[in-house]
Amino acid sequence: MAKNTTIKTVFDQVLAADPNLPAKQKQVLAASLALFAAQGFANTSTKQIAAKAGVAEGTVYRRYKTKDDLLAALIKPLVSEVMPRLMREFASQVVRMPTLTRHQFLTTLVANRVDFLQDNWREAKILINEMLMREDLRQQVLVQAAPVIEKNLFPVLDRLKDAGQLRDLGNDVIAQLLIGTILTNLVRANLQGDLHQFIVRTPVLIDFLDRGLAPD
Amino acid sequence: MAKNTTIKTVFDQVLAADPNLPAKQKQVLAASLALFAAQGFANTSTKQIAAKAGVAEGTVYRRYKTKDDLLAALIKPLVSEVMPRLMREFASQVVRMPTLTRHQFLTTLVANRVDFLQDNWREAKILINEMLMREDLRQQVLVQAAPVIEKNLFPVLDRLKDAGQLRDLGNDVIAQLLIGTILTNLVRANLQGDLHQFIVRTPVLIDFLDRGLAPD
DNA sequence: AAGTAGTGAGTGAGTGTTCACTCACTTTCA
DNA sequence: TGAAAGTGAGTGAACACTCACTCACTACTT
Repeated sequence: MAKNTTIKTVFDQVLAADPNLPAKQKQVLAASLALFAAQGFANTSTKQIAAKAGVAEGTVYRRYKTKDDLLAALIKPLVSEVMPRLMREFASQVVRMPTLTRHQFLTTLVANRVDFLQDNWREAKILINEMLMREDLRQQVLVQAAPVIEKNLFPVLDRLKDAGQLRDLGNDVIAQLLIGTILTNLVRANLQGDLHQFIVRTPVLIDFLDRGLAPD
Repeated sequence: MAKNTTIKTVFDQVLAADPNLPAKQKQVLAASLALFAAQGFANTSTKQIAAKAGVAEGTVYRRYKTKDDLLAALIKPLVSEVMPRLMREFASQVVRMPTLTRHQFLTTLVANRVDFLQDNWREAKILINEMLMREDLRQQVLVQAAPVIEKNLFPVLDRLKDAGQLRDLGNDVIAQLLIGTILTNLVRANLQGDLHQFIVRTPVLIDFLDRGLAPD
């Protein structure tokens, strides 16, 4: 359970696997991710990016025509590579269990996702912020994220329903309730900076979901 | 239930009630709220604000030393005046009911807050965005919002607990679960721009909360 | 009542700075 | 040796913010 899969490390792996991208371009992307996560997209200048990447400002613009293009180039692999990989990790964990109870499922899900998001709160903020402000990015992310959830989470939900462990609600509704409950907890913990409370509270979360999703 | 209390109208009332603030300064605040809501704080220039307010750019800076000060001056009454007023509205609605069931409570809460947030999504985005990015603002908002929730929501929760309608969880935990479930639904609906699905889904939300919060 | 001084909101051209972005040029490497 | 990668001084636009000034209005003086 002590996973070291952070967005940053997985992102670095994805970059390293691309042979067509020169080293300095990878440094530009890595520096952008770090700076956007730390101070936000609008508050980061291309000069800062170049400095952090140890590269001239012109290098930033060789591959990406505008600063917006650079953001898009960051978010695309984040959604198309990083997120699916982490989702598959969870799915494979659950699939291995011979008999799956609702409680087992919830425990695995909450533990898995809470840890992950906790480690990647800064990067997740980029997504939240920019999705709120930019219609185009919002569409891009949603279109790419939807099939990932459908492929990895929905089959598990179906399996639970078949076993009589889950109420017969639409899979998208169940996903929303799960994600919402977990995400809210994370957001609250991060806004308050109150990590102790945060950890203590997870059994309560699981219990709440357990009751709310139990069949009649 | 067909409330016309939007943030904008309540905000205008609050401004109108302040006799010490000159008319043009009120125009500056109103224009800022509209522009920040439409395009975000970072993407709005003081020149745009002055133009929209029908005022010289210097006027913007007479009362507010920096653009950040202007944002703070906007958010302060939003949290200290507008939010409490809307909270009290809900509380008084519930208090009037002679016998309060969990289901009644949830129905009132969900209907009340869903309508309100739906009408004020654009303004709410300012808060979400800036709270994510700015530590100081985050603290300011949380410190002011907490007592409002404690005074208006917590007594109702206590009443429900006394009537054996609610599980014996911490009030803050219950509040988190309620707010989280409702907010997630709103966010999802707004991100997808899918209003029909959104309305159809509220009974499911109420049912989920009903089961999750029912005593043993 | 007429003149004078004081006050503070409002003005908008102006300031220095920073920004995203360009391009003529050099370096790297297949 | 040619093409791709990298460079960094340079550019115009846009930015947040300033300041010397006007003007309407009030209050005090004669």
